[in-house]
Amino acid sequence: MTISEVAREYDITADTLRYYERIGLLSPVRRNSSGIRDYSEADCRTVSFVKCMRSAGIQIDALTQYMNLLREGDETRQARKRILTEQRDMIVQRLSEMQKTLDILNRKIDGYDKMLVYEQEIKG
Amino acid sequence: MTISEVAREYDITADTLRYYERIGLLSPVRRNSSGIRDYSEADCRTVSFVKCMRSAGIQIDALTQYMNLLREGDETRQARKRILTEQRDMIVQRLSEMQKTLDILNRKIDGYDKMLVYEQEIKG
DNA sequence: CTATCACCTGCAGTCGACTCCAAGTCAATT
DNA sequence: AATTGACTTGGAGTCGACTGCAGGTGATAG
Repeated sequence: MTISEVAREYDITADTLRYYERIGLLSPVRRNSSGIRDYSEADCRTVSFVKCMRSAGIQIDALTQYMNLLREGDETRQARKRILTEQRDMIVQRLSEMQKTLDILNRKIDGYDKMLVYEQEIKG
Repeated sequence: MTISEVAREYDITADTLRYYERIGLLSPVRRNSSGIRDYSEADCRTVSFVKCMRSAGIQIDALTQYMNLLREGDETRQARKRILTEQRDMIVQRLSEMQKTLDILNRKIDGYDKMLVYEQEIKG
């Protein structure tokens, strides 16, 4: 797959894909004879994973560390698991903060609804 | 309340509180005779609201717009409600993305657990 | 054979959200 | 009277994460 195909498929710009590769978040992608990137299935799975993690706000730095460990092989399993666990815990934490914010927003919106209905009533 | 008291209370730096005021997210705070900020109860409630919204990732820009409308008075209720509703919807969306990411992370972590247990077994 | 188009590189610029600093003021302590 | 410490301002710097060039290459279409 070319970079633009991957970009379209995963809704990431080609610039961002190149950027990810440059900073070592994605491994160097195989090139064809004229130097053009040719993404493998495995590359695509990594892109998809990275996109998913980034969409949840996981930092590039943490993902890069994880990817580096993956490349280093089996003896880094514990370390990798620790990174994932830390990130998972952060997500759980942020989910609960967001849930709290959501509740407050919903209450405020309800309040506006009531005010606006009342406004209509005294007008009509 | 002084800026440092508010900072301590809400776990925001004084720099950030001044920054918020400078960009118009917080209204200008009353000063004492020597020009030092004296936060009212209402100021603190606003700080607390802003902190809560920011912790859920709501953009400063949206919050500033909301605060500006609040200052403009009652005839902006509809507009304010619209902003809150938009932000609420974004949070709902991001909650579901994060939940998806969380599921994937949990599955991966489970996988690591099993691998690591198996490793122990063949070693022992 | 030249023009178009998608790709390439290196690097600078942008954006959101702070964060830090220098230099100054003021009230309270030593 | 001098020092300390918390505050003030304006403005510059940082950080994470892209994003946007300029200038070049290489395959394909007209």
